Amino acid sequence: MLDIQKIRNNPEEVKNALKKRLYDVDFTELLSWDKERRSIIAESEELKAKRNKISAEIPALKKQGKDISELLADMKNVSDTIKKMDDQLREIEGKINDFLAGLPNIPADDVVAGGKENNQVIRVYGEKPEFSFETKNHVDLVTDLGLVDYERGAKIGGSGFWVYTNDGALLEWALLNYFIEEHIKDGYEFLLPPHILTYGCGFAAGQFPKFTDDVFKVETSEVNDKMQFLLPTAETALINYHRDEILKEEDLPKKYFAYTPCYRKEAGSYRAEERGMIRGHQFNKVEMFQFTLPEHSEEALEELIGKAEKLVQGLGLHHRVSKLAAQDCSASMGKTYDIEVWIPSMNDYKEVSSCSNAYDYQARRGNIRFKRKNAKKTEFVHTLNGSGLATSRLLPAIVEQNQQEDGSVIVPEVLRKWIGKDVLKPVNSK
RNA sequence: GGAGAGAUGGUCGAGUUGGUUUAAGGCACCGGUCUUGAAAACCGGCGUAGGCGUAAGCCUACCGUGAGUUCGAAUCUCACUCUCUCCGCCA
Repeated sequence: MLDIQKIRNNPEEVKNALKKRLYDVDFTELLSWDKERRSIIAESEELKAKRNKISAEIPALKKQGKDISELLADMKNVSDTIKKMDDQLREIEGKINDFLAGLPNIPADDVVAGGKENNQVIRVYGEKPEFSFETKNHVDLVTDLGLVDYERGAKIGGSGFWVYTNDGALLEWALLNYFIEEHIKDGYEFLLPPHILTYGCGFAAGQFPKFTDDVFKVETSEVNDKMQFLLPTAETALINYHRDEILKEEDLPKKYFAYTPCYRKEAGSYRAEERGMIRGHQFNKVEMFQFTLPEHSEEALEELIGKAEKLVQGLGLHHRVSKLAAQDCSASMGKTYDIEVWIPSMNDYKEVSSCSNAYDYQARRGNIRFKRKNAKKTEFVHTLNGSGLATSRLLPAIVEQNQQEDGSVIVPEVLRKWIGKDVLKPVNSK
């Protein structure tokens, strides 16, 4: 949510900033509603003050035995007028809120305009591995190694699901353990939130009302604002952890991480080249989240992306880090870095982490504030989130980048203590 | 699923025959006096949001949420949400 006062005072500035997202917006209607809203408030509050004053005098008049029937009839009219004005006010505030709720965040100054094509690669780690033999893609590798069962996954969950089996399950779980261990070391608090969330969580995160069709709804209520859904990312839960709270300055920053599966419909996004685990309806992710003071959110974003990079580096995977162009950032975010790992068979890099600064955009939607010591006013916190990391593309990257001529795969060293093996060998012969 | 109890400002808690309670009071917290320092004591401050105003300030709303009755609602009516206790069922 953007600040209505900022739009009121600098409409052109906000308009221009949003153009970076290729988003052309007209504030004339909004500003006229805003003006009307304030005039209604002024008028209705004046009447309310009158009502309060006279209502307080009525007991005394009654005691004196005066005839107040005319006064009461008069006040009845005043009350009716107030009611009408408050209805008008509610309607216009509804329009204002709907308009504001539909606007995306303002991109940071150093974020370039345009879409994906303008993303800038800012760091590259390692090199594309060279193979002197015929390589396999990850679907064949994990099948041959007995790590994943796609057919039975589809049988029991439908298209877009798979089952991690044996060493595959251990490998998946080892990744999660590795991430958890690192975040604990860095002093982040570990949370395991519910996987089913209320509509309000989706709104505060900035995913609703626009993207209600992208999540799996749970059949609890037909009413939209009571709707519950399976979380598409733990971010949706974590942003709401402190919803409607006023935090103390000295408690910030708050640093959390959570493990949850992520459930996404991904309707219509299936592409033939994205076979295997690249895009499923359910994947595992550890999510980092911070609530910070406004003046510290820039450095917090660097901390998050630094932590995520360190995790990928620990696995020894070739990857690159990009700063996203305005249009490629999700609506709530003002600045986003992506980490993509190299998937040899696809000849492409695939996202394993996305770290973003929402500035005060989500905090406004979730009403998450803080108060400085000795300050009168509250301020909105800044919120940041980052995957640390999502596993579904790591496993393909690991098996493809670490494959050997005999079809075996070398286990990254940091994971070995949980798997008990240095090398995974084919178990299924074709 | 059944029965009962409850929801008031950071916390505890008064207020429920509707109108001098404009949400009392205690605790916690902050500032000050006193003290070598601390404690105690005393004094003062101490919710959120919105509107008007250059400002001091004035006004309005909020007692779980939403509607209703009334000149006037924390207080009365209805619906809903959540929490707690007990019973039943269940992986």
